[in-house]
Amino acid sequence: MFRNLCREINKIRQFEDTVLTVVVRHSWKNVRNEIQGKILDSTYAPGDKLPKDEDIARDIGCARTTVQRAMRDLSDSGIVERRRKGGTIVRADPVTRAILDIPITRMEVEQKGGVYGYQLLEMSSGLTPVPVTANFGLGAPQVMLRIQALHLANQRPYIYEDRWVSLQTVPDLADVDLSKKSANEWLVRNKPYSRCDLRFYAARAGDHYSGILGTDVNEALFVMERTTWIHTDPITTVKAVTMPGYQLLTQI
Amino acid sequence: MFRNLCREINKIRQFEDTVLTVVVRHSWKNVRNEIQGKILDSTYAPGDKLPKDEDIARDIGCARTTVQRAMRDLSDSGIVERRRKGGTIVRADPVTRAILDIPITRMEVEQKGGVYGYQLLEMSSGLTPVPVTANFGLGAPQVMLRIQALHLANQRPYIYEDRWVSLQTVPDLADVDLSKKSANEWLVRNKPYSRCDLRFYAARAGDHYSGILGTDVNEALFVMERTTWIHTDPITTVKAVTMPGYQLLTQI
DNA sequence: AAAGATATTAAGTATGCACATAAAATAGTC
DNA sequence: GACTATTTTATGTGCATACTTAATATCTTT
Repeated sequence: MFRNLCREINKIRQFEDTVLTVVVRHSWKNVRNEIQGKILDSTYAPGDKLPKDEDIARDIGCARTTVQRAMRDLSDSGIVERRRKGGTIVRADPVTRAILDIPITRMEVEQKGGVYGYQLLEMSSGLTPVPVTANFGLGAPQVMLRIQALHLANQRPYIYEDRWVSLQTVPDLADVDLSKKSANEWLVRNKPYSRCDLRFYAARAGDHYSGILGTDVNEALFVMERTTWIHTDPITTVKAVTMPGYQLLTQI
Repeated sequence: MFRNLCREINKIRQFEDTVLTVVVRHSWKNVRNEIQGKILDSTYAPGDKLPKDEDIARDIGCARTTVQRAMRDLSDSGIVERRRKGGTIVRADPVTRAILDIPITRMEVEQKGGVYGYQLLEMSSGLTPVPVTANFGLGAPQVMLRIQALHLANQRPYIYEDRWVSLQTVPDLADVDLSKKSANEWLVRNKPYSRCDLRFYAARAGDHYSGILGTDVNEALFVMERTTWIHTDPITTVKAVTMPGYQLLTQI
């Protein structure tokens, strides 16, 4: 008869909490939602100046710290802009700000329920060509390791990657067997970066990519380029050419 | 002789501050850099558990709040993962997390030093086709306003946009003259959204887009789709088809 | 051993307070 | 008037403290 009592008590606690939150407590999330609501319903329009934190805090009846926390969240989202002494204004030229999470390709395939495969196509060493040198922002070409490989999903090509790695920055990679495991994976697990540039565009498959991926020559392919550094030392730059139909989505 | 004295004093203050910051004060940014440094130099490897905030605070000699602030920053960047009672661990499956800012097209063109132009191609009203209905996650097609327009940079096509707007959610748009100014601009300034989905992919120009943009039929074009809601009400969905060579970059 | 209740723990939040900082406004000087 | 110095001010930060929350670990009960 008294089973699940604890669970019931917890439910009651949660209920009390909700009531308390509504009536008494002021969480920064509530404050943020309240302010955001006033922006959404045009009480404050783009370009408008919001009252200063202190006043908002007094109106609501919470600490200024709490308003500050809410405001920082809105500021991080690109909804408002804050400047010392200048106050807080609703962004006049709103941007669509999105957070993109690009996972390791293997994880991406497996998360979709596919079987992941990896195939090393070619490994060589040589001077970086102009686009690669430019990606790194280097003054002159350097000798780097070039790795061309194919990621497979359910035995079919998924992403072709063309990578250059600086063995000067990452000497350990020379000892890794890259015929089984992707350099992507090793690097991302063993060499955290401090800076990362991303670049997205579309490219016609052409003779080269169509041959590798087995697509029509005129197919349009989505390409992601990623370049990473540790401090100012170049780590790697990859051009990832995806299969037709590939889409990059933002997390909701 | 005593000109710029204030400026000099400020320099001295700044110097003192630097010294103080190094010797005494512990800003959360310093704490974050210190921890991040230990992750970058593999003192803590992916999957490792970090000491609890309290201990780190004691070791460094700062308040726990400061460590908390630093940790939240690392957590926001996707470098560590934090769980109540579970502690802080270095992300085992690191993702490349990037922040994308997509500005209003006019701003983008002008920022590049180009002359912006806008051309309304067609306006009509009708039931949303399947892909549009799906983008909004609606159960059934709705009557919405369709706007096809061209953004120009230096008198040449830059982006072709095919937009559907729910006049039910945004009735005011009916009163706006869309022949001069883009719906994009009006909406973004007057109708903030509470949710936004983004989708990027590549598409072959084909007969339709090549005709509008004046490109080769086999050209690969970069496409951005954006759908916005206010709470659960659909606002608009746009397919923005860009000119060949268009690239989307992350802010550094 | 399995299920459920309880305790413990580490992160998360709220607050008051003092002070730092950068930017704007004002005052001062030549 | 143009430049510079000073003051003002709204946001930003650091700290101590107390409390909340969600997750895990441990203990009980059957």
